[in-house]
Amino acid sequence: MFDIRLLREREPEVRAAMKARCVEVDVDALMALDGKRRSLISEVEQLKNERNTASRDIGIAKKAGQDASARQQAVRSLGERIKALDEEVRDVDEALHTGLLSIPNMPHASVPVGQDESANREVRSWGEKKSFDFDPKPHWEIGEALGILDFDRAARMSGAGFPLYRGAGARLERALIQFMLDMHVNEHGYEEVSTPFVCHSDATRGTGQLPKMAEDMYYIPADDLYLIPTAEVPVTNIYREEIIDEPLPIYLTAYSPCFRREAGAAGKDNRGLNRVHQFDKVEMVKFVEPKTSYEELEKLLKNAEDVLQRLGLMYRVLELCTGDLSFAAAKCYDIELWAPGQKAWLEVSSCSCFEDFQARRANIRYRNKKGKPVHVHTLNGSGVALARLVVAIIENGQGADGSVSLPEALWPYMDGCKRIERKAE
RNA sequence: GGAGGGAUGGCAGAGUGGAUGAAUGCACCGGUCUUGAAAACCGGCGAGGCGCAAGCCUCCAGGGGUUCGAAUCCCUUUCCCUCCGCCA
Repeated sequence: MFDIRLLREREPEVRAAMKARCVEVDVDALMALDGKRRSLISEVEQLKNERNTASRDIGIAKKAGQDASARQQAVRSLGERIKALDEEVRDVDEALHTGLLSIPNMPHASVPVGQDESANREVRSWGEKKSFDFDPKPHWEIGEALGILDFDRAARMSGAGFPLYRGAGARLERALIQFMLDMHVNEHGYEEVSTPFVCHSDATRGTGQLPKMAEDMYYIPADDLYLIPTAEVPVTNIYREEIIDEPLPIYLTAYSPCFRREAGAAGKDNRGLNRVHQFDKVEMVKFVEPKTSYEELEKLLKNAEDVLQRLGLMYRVLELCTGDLSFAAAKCYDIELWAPGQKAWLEVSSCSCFEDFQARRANIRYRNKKGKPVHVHTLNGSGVALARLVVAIIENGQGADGSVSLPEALWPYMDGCKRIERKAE
């Protein structure tokens, strides 16, 4: 959540930041609400103070056996005024809160300014585009021919965008999850968690998906539950409404399926596994002290890159510009894999620092050296997202005969299988 | 799903209409003592908001009500526990 104090104390900066993000924010209206809220509170608190004092006196008088009915009568009308004012405060509070919830985070000073993805800055790339002595095919052709992907049958039961993996395809999915979790736990120092895959709206608001992304989530009205669009939601909300008493930083990693309606994205880059309503992902989440959050972001990014390097897949790292930054992020790197069969880059990871934006919404704090409760900084990154990772493995590993060679790092996770080939007829 | 019982500070646990975040114990922090530690003793110790400040206001699971006044009485929601039923 946006901090109202930023607005009070650094109004010009806030206006500039929102302009850089290409977001319209009615700063004047919010400032007016803030002022009104404060003056109402002063007024009602003074009345409450009067009532408390009067009630105390009545109690003392009654104990002494005196009649206090006249004074009780007088205080009653005070109570009515308080009630009316309290309601007014609540209304203003709610309006202010709603307004603040809809303001995106302030971008970090290092974030390049720009309107859209064309202004994103390439930070580095790793590996080389693989060359083929034949015309490489897209994964949906290879996968269907191998019998490891079955889009038609999946669509019959669930509609388009829900993949069905079979045989070595299903095994590859499971192997990748295990491989990535093992790396993060054994080499990168994360604790593995396994979470609920549905969350209440308040949890979803905590990480910033609600209210803005409501249309992009699957919702179960009977139980007021959302299917998680990313493990970021349940994992970050583990410490919701808490003052964390464990030492920071805390590193958590989790596997989860992710559900996304992708409303408005129909027909766009959505062939095969490129953009699906359900995919698997291994996520990394950090809770850190504010002063360390940007070092932690770089480490997080490296952890995600490690996965891709181990798999020998060519990728590039982009630093998102102000206009392309997601709602809650202050800074964000995307990692894109090269998919030679489509001659396209596919986003498989997004590593973000939220500073205290999510922590403020979800009310996650720790005690600083002076013992005062302070909001933590939260970060998260995909480490990494499946479906598209599978796309890159298939398209990069394809041979002229339609088989797919697997990266060596996966062999132990595939029972020694090094290559997926057409089943003997 | 049915019946009953609960929810108080970091934890345990008093408090059932009248000053006050709220007895007590544990934990924690500071001090005395000690070569050092422990023990003992002394002191401190919840969160949020408004205010330049002094200070004031709010919070005893959430919401609503009764009252001059609610942790305490009433209604309601959520969660937990016990028993019964069902079940991977």
